[in-house]
Amino acid sequence: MMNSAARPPAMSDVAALAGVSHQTVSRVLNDHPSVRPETRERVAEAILQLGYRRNSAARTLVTRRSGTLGVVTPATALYGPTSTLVGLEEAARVVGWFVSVATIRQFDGDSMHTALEHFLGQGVDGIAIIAPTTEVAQAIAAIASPVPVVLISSASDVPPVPHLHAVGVDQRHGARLATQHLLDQGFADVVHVAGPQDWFDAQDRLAGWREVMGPGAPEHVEAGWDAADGYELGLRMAREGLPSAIFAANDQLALGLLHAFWERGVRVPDDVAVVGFDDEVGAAHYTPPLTTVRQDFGALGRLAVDSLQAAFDGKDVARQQIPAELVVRASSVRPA
Amino acid sequence: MMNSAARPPAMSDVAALAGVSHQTVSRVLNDHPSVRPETRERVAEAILQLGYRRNSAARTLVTRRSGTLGVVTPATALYGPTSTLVGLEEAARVVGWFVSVATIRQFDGDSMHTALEHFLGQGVDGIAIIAPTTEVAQAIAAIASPVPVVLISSASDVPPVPHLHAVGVDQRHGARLATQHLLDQGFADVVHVAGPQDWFDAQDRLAGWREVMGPGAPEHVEAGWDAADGYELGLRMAREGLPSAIFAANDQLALGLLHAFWERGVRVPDDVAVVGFDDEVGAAHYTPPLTTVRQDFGALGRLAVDSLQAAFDGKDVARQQIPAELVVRASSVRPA
DNA sequence: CGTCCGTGGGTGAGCGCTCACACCGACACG
DNA sequence: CGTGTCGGTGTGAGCGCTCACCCACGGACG
Repeated sequence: MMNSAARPPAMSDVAALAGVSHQTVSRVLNDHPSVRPETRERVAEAILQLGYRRNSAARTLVTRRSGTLGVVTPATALYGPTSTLVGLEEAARVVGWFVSVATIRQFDGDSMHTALEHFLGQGVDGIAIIAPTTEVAQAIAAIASPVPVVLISSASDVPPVPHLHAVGVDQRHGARLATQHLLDQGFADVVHVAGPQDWFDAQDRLAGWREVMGPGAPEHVEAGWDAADGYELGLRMAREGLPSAIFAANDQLALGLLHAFWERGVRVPDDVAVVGFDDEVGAAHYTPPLTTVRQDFGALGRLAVDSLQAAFDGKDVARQQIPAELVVRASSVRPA
Repeated sequence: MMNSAARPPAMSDVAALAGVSHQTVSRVLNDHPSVRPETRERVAEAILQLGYRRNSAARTLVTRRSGTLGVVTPATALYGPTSTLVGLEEAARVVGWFVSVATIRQFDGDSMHTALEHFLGQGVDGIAIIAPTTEVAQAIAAIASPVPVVLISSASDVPPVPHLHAVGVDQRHGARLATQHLLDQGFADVVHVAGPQDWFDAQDRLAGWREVMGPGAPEHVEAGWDAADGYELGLRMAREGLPSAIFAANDQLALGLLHAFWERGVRVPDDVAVVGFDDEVGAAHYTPPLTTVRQDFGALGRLAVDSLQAAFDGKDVARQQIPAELVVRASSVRPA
C-alpha cells in the first residue's frame, strides 16, 4: 500500500516503527558495522513496510556531496559524443554517481559559461565536457570551478588550470593507424579531409595524418563533420582530380564522399580508397563497407569518471589516453 | 577572487554584507515584488561580490521540488532515442528543469525497476522513458511512482495507470505515409521488414503498413533494429526472390538491405524500392539516397515536458501525437 | 485624530539528514 | 575490585533554505 501523498516517510518514521533512534536507521542505511544483526533486521523490515526512501536532498545538504556529475554535450545525435555520453553514464553509475546532462548548440564561451553555471548551481560533484573546442577550454579556464572538470579530449594543449583535467582516446594515434594503413596498401597520395579545426579531435586527427605523411604531405582540406560536406567535396574531387586515397576525419564525411563517388561512377577502392573515423553504427554496411578507426567509448567513460573521482578525492590525476583501433573493410583494400 | 574552499557563501553571508536579513535576500532571489529597488540593488551587489550561488539541496529539501527530470534511455547510440533525449533536454531546460539520465541495456522489468528506484531515490519531479517495450510498461505499472511518468511512445495500449502518460510521434501515420507512397509509385508488392515486436514503435509501424495494405497484405518479416539484420535479410531476399518494394522499420535496417542488394547486383529502386524510417544523419547519402520518414524530435521533447509539467501541476493530461513526415529520395522513385 | 491597510522588511521554525559526542553495559586486565 | 576499552546505541546541533507569521511605518479615510 502507498500511504497518502501527504508526506513521504522520513527516517524518524522508520525509527519509530522499528523502536530505535533515527541514528540507528542511518547506520543501517550506511552499512555501519556496529549494529546488531537483529536490530538491522528490524530496521530493514520497517523500511520495507513503509516504503521508505532516503531523501537525497537532505543528505546532500549536510554532506556537501550531491552524487551527481554534470555532462556537457553537443545538441546533436552525432555518433562520437553520443557514445561517449552513454559510456560516461554507465561508468558513473557503477561508482554511484548520477549523470545530469546539458546540451549546447554551440561551443562558444557564452553557452559554456551558462552550462557550467547551471551545473554549479545544482551542486554537482564534477563536470565532464564532451567534444570541446579550443574556445571552450578558454571559457572553462575563466570560470574557476570549485569542482573538478574533465575535458573529454585528447588535446595535448589543454590549459594548465587547477581542477581542469583531460582524458581521451588517442586521436593522433588513430589517425596515424589509418594513414599508415593506406600507405601500406600502396596508396601513396593520401589526402586528409579534416574536421572543423576548432575541435580538438579534428586538430589531432589532422596532426596524426601529418606525422605519417611527413614533410611531403599534400594540402589537407577542411570541412565540417557532416555527410553533406563530404558529398560536396567528393563531387569537387571527382571533377578536379582524385588522389589515390582519402582519410576522412569522421565516418559521416566518408559517407558523403562515397555518395558523391558512387554518383559520379568513381569506384572505391579501385579509383580512390577511403578511410573514416569513429566506426559508427552502420559503417560496416556503407557502399562499400568502410575502413575506419574505432574508439572504445566504454573505456573512455570509465577513465573520465576515474579521473573525476580521483580529483574529487584530492588525489593527483595523471593525463591518460586510450589507444584507438583500426577496423579494415573493403573501402581501403587494394584490389588484387 | 575565490575565497578559500572552506565553505561556500550562504544566504546569511550575503545578508550580512548587504545589511539585510536572509529573508530579504531570498526575496530578491525569488523576484518577490515587495523589495525596494535600492535594497535589491545592494543585495545583488553582495551576491556578485561573494560569488554566491543558492544551494539547491537546501531549496529542494524544503520545497520538495528537485527541479530535475529523470530520463531513461537505451544504452545505445541509436538515432531515434538519442535525438529524443536531446529534444527532451532542450525542452526541459527552457522550463527550468534539469535532466538526469539513466541508460539501460535491456528493457526488462528488472532493469526498469532499478532505474526508476534510482530516480525516485534522487527525488526527481518526473520521469520520461524513451523507447519502451511492452514489458517496460508493465514494470512501470507495477511500481506506483509518486511522480508523473511519461512514456515516449505512440502506443495506443499504454496501461491506464495513474501518473502514467504517453506522448509520441504518430508511428502508425508515418508507416501509412511510407507504404502509401510506395503504392502510389506503382509498387504493388510492398513487404515490411519489421523491428522487434516488443517495442511499441515497431508494433505501430507494422500496424500502419497493414492498414494501408489491407487484407491482402503479404507476410511481414521480423528483425532487430540493426543494419546487420537488414543485411542478412537482404541476402536472403536476393537469393529467394524479391518483392517490388520494401518498407523497413528503420533506416539501419534499410541500410543493411541496400548493402546486400548492392553486393548482389540488385538495383535499387529499379529491381526493388526501399523506404526506411527515422531520417537519420546520413540517410540522404546512402547508396542510393534513402526515402524515409522524419520525426520532429524537438516537438516531441516539448510535448513530453509539457505533459510532465501539466501532470506535476495536477492538471489533466491529454494524450497527444505528433505527425510524421515523409522524405522522398531516390531509393523509392520509380525509374522513368 | 483614531483606525485601517498596504508596503517593506524581520523572526523563528523546521525540511530530513549526518556528524560529533555522550552514554551504557560487558568484558578484560592488573 | 577498580579501571580501561569497545561494541551498540541515543542525543542534539546544524547544514542553507523557504514558509508562515509578525512588526513598523506612513498615508488615506471617516
